[in-house]
Amino acid sequence: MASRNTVQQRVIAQQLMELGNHPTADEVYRAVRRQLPSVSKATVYRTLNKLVHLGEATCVIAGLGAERFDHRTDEHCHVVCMKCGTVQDVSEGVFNDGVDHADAAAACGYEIVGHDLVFEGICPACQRA
Amino acid sequence: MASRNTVQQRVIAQQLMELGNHPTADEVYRAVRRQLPSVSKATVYRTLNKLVHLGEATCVIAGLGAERFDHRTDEHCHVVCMKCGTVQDVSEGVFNDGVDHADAAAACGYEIVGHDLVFEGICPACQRA
DNA sequence: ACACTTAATGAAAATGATTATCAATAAGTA
DNA sequence: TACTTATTGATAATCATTTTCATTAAGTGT
Repeated sequence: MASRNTVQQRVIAQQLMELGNHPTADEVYRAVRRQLPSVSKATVYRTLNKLVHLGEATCVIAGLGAERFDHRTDEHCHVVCMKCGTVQDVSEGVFNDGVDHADAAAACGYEIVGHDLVFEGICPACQRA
Repeated sequence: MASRNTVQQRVIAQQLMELGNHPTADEVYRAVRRQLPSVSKATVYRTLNKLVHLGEATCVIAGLGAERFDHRTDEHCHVVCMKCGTVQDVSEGVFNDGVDHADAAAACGYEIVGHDLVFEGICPACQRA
């Protein structure tokens, strides 16, 4: 009985999917609470981390405020707004060309398991304000 | 009298330089305390953030544990060890070729001010353990 | 359907990193 | 030397995340 299928985990995974836009754990928590009013924030953290470990989600390296989670697991890069911290996908695949794990491994001696390319910028909304 | 030249700020900037390897605020604090035993951790944070604002240092987007600071301000990328969190430079410039701010801006609508390319891996020491 | 084992949960406390507060100190100026 | 106020040190506050632990309920066998 290694693992159990619980309502909480199903709703959390589903909300991460539906929210789409790189929510923080707290944003997921608030969304889940609409369906499961008594859910605990600890459960949200536990489940989000579990999904990442299972490879069914990723966490976005953003460096501004709370950690953000991503339901996408394919390779793509992000833009972070330096003012409000929101994160968006940058879908165009071109940016990850030229990133070679073997080259990087040779250059630093680490065993490379992945990489993240994140742009820093100001989002349209914050440009106005 | 916009700004003052204090011993604390000089020693903190100097230690960030000397430590070299992307120290956390706490690591800088411990180094500075050897010369200035009564320095406050708040002062270390304040000064480190000031240096970043002035463009005399940068903070590395690492996503594992505490924030890390970098005395280098030129464009270069990093490797983070997923086990111990240490950060190293990946000096070879090739990895940042193909990263085009204008392309990214067009793709997402943000005003792009910079980018970070960070590899995730396992450092030599952790590979053995 | 019923009982049993234990993974998963909820609530709250604990931890860790960073920031805010505020009285005391000291850098730069007159 | 006196004065103004930026900066400091100490501490409390904040925020995100993890741990703890008693309680609940999922999956299993009967």
